[in-house]
Amino acid sequence: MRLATWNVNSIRARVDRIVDFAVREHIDVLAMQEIKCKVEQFPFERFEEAGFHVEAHGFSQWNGVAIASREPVENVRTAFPGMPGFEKGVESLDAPQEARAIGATVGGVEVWSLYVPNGRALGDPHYFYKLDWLAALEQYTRESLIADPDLALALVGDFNIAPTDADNGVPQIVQGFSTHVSPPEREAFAALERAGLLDVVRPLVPTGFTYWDYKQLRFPRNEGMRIDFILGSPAVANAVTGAVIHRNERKGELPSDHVPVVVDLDLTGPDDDDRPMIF
DNA sequence: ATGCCTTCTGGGAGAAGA
Repeated sequence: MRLATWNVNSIRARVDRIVDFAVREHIDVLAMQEIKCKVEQFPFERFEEAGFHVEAHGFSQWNGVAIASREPVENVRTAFPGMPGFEKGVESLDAPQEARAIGATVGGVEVWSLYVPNGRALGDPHYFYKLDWLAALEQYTRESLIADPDLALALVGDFNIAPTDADNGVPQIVQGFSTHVSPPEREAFAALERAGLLDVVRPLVPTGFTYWDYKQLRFPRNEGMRIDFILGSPAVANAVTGAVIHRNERKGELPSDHVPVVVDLDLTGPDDDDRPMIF
């Protein structure tokens, strides 16, 4: 299975580019974030013409997530247990949940397309919402893997965290002043790893960014950030045979400000062949 | 410590993004 994640920054603005990529690169499962539309506005037919089924979740022009898959998916969910809500600038227990998560099982893998809240500014209500959202995600992950350590679980998407200094190439984003690099955000990411998830791309693609801001010549200067990840449980990590960050997708006409991240999974079993042991 | 771009919107200045 070739699994990809891509913050597309509006599905309607660049559906041709996205479908072309999925076909050209033989993607089997494409998790998308920031589709920026309601479900009824999603261009399903463009994906179906190319041989994909799509499950989409979106309420408005903000956020929105989807999973396109060549094979039908099962057990579609539009939130993970305990996922906090946010409305009108405040987080609260009874605020409606935003469209930031969609999960489905495909090819034996439980895949979640995730758009982690941005945080906006240190100390902003959105920043605490981000941390609470990540804590709930960690709890769901930990409990899922305690219940079934062999579960093939993949959390993929835009995590809006640069886990290490090497993942931040923007001079103006500095610890102490900026979201995405603060110790509590990095700790939240580390907690996901302690819960049993591995970044399955970094060992194969040790350097490189996944996002460059549109303005200030960020891309020509290569002042980007690595904030889009594919995190896998051991069952997923043990199946990884390759990974690519498609930097070229930031070029050309009407690019998203993020690029696709892709992994190849050989899910036929641990001792069916002599594939390299990466993890 | 931000918004030089880009997206969205009963509609056009404002909100959001990282």
